Amino acid sequence: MKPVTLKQIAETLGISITTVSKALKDYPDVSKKTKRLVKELAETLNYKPNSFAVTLRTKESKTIGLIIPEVVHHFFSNVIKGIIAQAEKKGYLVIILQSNESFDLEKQQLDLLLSKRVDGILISLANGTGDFKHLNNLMAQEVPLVMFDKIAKIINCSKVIINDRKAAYTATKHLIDIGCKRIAHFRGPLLPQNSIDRFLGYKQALTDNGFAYDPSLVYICDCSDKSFNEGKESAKQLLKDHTDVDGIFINTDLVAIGAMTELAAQGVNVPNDIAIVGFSNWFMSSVISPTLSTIDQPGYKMGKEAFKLLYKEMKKRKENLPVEFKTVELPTELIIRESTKQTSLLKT
Amino acid sequence: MKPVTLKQIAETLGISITTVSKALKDYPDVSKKTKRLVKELAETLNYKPNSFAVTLRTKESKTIGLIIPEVVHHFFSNVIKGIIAQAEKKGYLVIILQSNESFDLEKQQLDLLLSKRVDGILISLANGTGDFKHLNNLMAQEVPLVMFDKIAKIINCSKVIINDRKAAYTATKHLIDIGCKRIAHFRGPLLPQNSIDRFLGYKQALTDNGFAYDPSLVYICDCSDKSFNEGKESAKQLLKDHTDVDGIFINTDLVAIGAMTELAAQGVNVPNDIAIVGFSNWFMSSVISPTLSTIDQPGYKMGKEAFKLLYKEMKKRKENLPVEFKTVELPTELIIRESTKQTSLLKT
DNA sequence: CGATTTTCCGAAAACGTTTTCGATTGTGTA
DNA sequence: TACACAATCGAAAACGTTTTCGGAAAATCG
Repeated sequence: MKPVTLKQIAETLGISITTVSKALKDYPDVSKKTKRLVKELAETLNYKPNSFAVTLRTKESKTIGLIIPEVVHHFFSNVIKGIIAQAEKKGYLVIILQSNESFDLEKQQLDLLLSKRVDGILISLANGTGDFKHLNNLMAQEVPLVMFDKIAKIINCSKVIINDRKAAYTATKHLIDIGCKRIAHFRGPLLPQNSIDRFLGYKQALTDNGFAYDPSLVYICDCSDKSFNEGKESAKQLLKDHTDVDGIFINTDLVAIGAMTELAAQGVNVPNDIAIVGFSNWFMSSVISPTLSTIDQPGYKMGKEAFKLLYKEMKKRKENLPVEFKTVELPTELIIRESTKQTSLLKT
Repeated sequence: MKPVTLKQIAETLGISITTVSKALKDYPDVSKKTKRLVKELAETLNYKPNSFAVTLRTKESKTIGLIIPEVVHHFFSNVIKGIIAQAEKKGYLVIILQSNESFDLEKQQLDLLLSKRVDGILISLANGTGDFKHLNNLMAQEVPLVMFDKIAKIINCSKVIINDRKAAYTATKHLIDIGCKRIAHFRGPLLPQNSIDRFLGYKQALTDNGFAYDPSLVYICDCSDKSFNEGKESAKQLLKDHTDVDGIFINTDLVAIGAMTELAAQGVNVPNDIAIVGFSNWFMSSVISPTLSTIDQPGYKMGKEAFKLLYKEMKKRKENLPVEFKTVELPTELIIRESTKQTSLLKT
């Protein structure tokens, strides 16, 4: 039951391996007749070239690696889908590794991919990733690399991102526009740039519109598996700390949903008492009650775009052309739903 | 910037390639001293064996393929997570392909994996998969294969499943137990065994408990991307067709949530007017209002189990031992939430 | 000291391709 | 007839490993 090889075809046809190989790839220096013969036999024997031998020879594995913090995640699974779809179109396969937001795992997995000799790497950084030696290492080895969503600005490579700061600004501004006077923020962990940027956007929207920034209104959530519970906890704490908050911009939909659950439990009405805007536009945000206003983050498109960038880079490298790094910024969109549609008229 | 090879190490150390190779793998017939020398140099040079050369030689790619109908899916993404976690533990990488529920894509992707010479294949069938020639083909080539969740009973290979029929029975019985007298069913598409089994479980629970099975109470949903809307549509139709339905067992949580949305819009109270049980225990089922009773389907565990089975089979095949196929059935659990907790007392 | 064993090393084949380059045949032309 | 030229093929090297097998050197023993 061994797979059939060029050699076998060559022997049964009484010709050389070389000719068989060339016939299959339509080289001009083999006659029509032998081509036909070879192709027919290959077909009936169901010949498939041994991809490892091919790779060994050609140095192209037609495989890329993807390191992602978390697979079970509405946004990231959309990114994955986009990547696989685009990769398949170009004849590439993708190996997926999950870093679980762990820096150590991330480094280890990068090593793994390197030793598997993938043609390129797509990565979204773990929250825990603080230094970037491993990435610089990659760049030094000239491995095509593109980062998406959770990136390191410091690394010089192609990236695809959204403008977290601007999006957060828009979200916060929306709360201001509907009349909120005291707006809290549940932010993400300290490390990834995204949390920082969203926080900065929040802050700037405040100051740009004549509100004082009040650190006591900012709560930190890990945004891990337990996001939902963190949202509940933070909401609980917020209600203890403050009585005058009437709007919250929350780092992630899942946390927002946790918060809304707690608010509902305590008899606080969303949006009339407190209006809420989340971030990411998870599907469930459109089906809970009240439906959640949020920022739509185009995961599928981001995946596609990331692969496209990587593909271009791989091509350039193959042809030994100079590669220039590009950062593409995908547009986001504010989705207004019930959690910011106050049934009472706008407050003055 | 070419990767370093055994040859280079051998040359700079003035010894043979053979010895270097053996030193790195701790063969007994190389001296402590040379081993140390080689290992040190390999370390500083950051030597990584060329995995394609290794595979070509050893016939082991340490890579498996995974074909899954849909990546953006709570259950399936949990399965994926389970698979990669377990695979990584055993030193295997996994290539993920998405069939998009399409039979043709599924066949094509199977071919792709075969030509990539993966060591084994994990698959959950597309809804569109009607005949199984492609799978029989695999079996004939003795490629280790295990199917999970959406399987073909006819194919003789290892499987990991849940007992859809039993679970559906439990769900329906629960509706009966809380006093529902006329129970509808929103079933999945006609093809995958799961929908059929869930339907059969529903039917049997009915007849076992003295209810007549009424085909007009069964609605079909595709359970595709648009599941949510299908749920809404089916609910709308149901309300038109029947006025006496007081319970629905629904093939999937997402459809159930769509249905609940429509019911709420029409002023039908869940659970008091109509009680609902879903299937799968998507995360969002626990955060919507009312929270949805459902059957918990252990995705992560299923992924782990599937890989374990595959691993065993790959091992046996490698050692040329006979492989026996196993079907492991994972337990499910009925999760009772608000959608079946009637605030009025049990009906008589 | 010779014989035997142990220790250490390397040559070479093999895995299945791709590709270069030269060889052979046949055809047409001067 | 001699020559150029096109058409068709194949030998061989190379990609980077692993592993078998035999040989040389060193150590042990009688």
